[in-house]
Amino acid sequence: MSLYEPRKSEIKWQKRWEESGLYKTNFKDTKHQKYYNLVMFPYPSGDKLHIGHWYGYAPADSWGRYMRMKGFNVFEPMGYDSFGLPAENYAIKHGVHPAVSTQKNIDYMRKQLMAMGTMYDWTSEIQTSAPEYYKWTQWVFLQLYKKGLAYRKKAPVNWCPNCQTVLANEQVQDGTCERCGAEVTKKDLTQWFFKMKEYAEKLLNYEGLNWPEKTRMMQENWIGKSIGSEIVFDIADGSTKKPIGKTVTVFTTRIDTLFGCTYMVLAPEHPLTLEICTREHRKNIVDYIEKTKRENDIVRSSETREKTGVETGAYAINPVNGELIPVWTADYVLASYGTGAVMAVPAHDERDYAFAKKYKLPIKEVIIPKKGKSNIDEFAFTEDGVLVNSDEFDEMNSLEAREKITKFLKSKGKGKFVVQYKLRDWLVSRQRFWGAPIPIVYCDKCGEVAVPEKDLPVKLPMKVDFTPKGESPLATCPDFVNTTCPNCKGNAKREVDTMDTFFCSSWYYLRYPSANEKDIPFDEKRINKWLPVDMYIGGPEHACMHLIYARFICKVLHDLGYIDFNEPFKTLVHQGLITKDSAKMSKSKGNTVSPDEFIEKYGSDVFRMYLMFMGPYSEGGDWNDSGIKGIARFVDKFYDLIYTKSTLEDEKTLKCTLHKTIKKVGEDMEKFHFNTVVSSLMEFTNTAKRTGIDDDSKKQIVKLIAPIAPHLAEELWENLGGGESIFNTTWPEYSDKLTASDTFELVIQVNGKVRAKTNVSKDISEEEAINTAKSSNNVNAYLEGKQIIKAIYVPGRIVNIVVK
RNA sequence: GCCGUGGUGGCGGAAUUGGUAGACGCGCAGGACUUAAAAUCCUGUAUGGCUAAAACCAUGUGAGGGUUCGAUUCCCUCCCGCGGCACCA
Repeated sequence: MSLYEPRKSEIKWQKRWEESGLYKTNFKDTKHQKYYNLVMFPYPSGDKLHIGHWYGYAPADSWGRYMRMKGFNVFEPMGYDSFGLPAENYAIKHGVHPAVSTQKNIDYMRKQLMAMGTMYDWTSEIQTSAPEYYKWTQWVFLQLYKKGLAYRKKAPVNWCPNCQTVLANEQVQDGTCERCGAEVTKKDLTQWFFKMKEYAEKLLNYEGLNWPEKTRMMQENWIGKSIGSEIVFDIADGSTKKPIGKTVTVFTTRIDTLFGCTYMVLAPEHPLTLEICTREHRKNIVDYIEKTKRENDIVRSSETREKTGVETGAYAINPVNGELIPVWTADYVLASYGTGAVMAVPAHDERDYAFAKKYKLPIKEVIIPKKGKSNIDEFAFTEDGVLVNSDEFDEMNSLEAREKITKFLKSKGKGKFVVQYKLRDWLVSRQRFWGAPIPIVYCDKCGEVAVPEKDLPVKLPMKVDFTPKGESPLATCPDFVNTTCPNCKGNAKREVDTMDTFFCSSWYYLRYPSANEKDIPFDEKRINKWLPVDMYIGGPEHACMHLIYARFICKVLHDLGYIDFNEPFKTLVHQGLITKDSAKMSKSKGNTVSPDEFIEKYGSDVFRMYLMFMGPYSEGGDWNDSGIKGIARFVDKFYDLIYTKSTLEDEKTLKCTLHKTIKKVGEDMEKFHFNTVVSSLMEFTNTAKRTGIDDDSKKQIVKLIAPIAPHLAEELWENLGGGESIFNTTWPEYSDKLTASDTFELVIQVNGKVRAKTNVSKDISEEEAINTAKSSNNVNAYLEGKQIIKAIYVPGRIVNIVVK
């Protein structure tokens, strides 16, 4: 057996590919259709490439190679998301400057990526922490600023006490920091925001996108659209019960229950809470607001917690019937959603019901089920139904009543239809060092002034004490802070916060095709031709962070007229998770698998192929140390089959299997079912060992394995005298005639149970098939003494005889 | 609770539009080669029954029901795993 030497071959081909510039994209090529194949770029954290990187990148590269062989001009770039906490924390831990460690880590990571044998176009590499990149990140910021989509505001924001910085809503998961897992608290700070909320509706449109259902649902859930009404309540004085000239607006999706509203609740943070409360309740209210402030969101949003609240003493007037209802404050009402105030209808809302029971507030039934009965004494009835106790709206169903009541209030100026979203504006300021400075200065005379585009980049200074201290480290650097106003040339101070790194990565896919352009963020003509990204591959954990931000920024730049597409990623595929013993790999559990030792032993092709063999790509698989041996054996077998001389003994079987394999491999590649691609190639190899194989078939099958084992394929291709790189050849085509053989195995069932199998000609007629079936061995016994009711023939497959 | 997704041998997984369940691989068992081991090759491998061995028979895709000549696939009810959201009025 001729033994393949993977390491030797891999080094040889990687060198040749680089020297010949095989993977450098020709952007001016007009003969081939473009194909932008992109993977989510990594953080250079200083760790070695882990199995997740490999699983993300290697199969994605196989896809790119396949598309290249299918005749597309494939652009497959790579870069580094090099600003941000992973890089900064690494630097702090090792006591080096992030600029130094990041560069070192990138250089190391690049080497590792190259050793994977991927076809990245390294001439288009980007690093988000390089001034020539973040210059354009700042430019994008300025475009948003100029159009009023970036604003500065004091607001209660999420604060990670561990990372010592604020976080966007998307980066708080289950009340903890997305990066470090620490519990997030609230802080009142003046921060920069992007008006993402304005794009909520646009972000709900997925037209023309080929995205996983799951991801779309997660985003829709996150954006959280609900359609309802706003109602204006006049506030009445606690003792005189007369209007005091103030109003509270509430949002509800169930205006049909308005007649059942027996009290109102304001969020403790609501500005009117303190203002309207009566003297005897004031102390309670102040205490309650203070108590709320001390509690974090995890405690506050726990559903098992009993609801609490206090009376303000004031009343609200129900605009539909003039009823006076007490106004309470309670922390189960969120200040940040809707209007921060709700009308409480205990009979028809579970939360209000629990609260009303606890504080002995009245429960008034105004909706009854269409069928059956509700039991208001025991629990709330929350579904739609028919209105009762609602004056002229009685007997309407909920749907109709929502429309009618809103219109009625609208005519009195007391209400309107409204759409609410859970999505909030994107908080982009960070109190950390290792990020792109926000290009704004504050002038004593002119106030807030944008840095002119010609002065970009606002460079991140290097001589700074960058340890996190809760305020931006840049504030301690006078050379950076003190500047002159671009307007009046007077004294000014720079913004000292840096930008969320998710902002750096929200537009990077636009930069790749113009990575070498110095004077523009992107070559308009080129990106309008090369974008959107045709295939985007990465982990599902980015569904409600990076993938929302990237869509948002793309839509903004589209609306500002810079680009002519409004979605960044046409097709999205998530890689699954590779587990060990069915558990998530983690350093703390000590069940990680280090790729390096396996690559040393078996080579990167085998490693890649084993990852692809473990399961369907989007479902991942379970790693097994000895499983990879099967792939190594297969590679040896395959190499031997192609490398050694062979006599073709059974041409018919071989050709038929070959064409079936071409068909199957192509179909499965398109579905990202790489596991069955590998198994079909194994089946072919097993067959060809028996039948023998000719040189032409060898060439075809080597092409089929090329995307998933590129080095092996190049080696064999050269050996077969195939000429220039196999990746400049085209994908084989199959012939339908050859995929089918002349005979097939007819399965004979009696009452749906298999009783016999027999080989018959594929041209057999229905009658012949049924007759063959009836006269087959072992079938007779089941027909004897029975009455044949009918016989079903499925051409090419099966005969089922039904007897009684 | 809501949304999504999945449940198939000892293990990873395969199975077109409803048409032979368990492809391919791992592991395991037996054999060949070897002084021996590793590597490699060959044979077997869902479970149970009957066999000297096969043929053959029964059961079997989370559980129960339904539709159908025929269900891993379609429908209903339920259980469990995974991912996300979660007092959003």
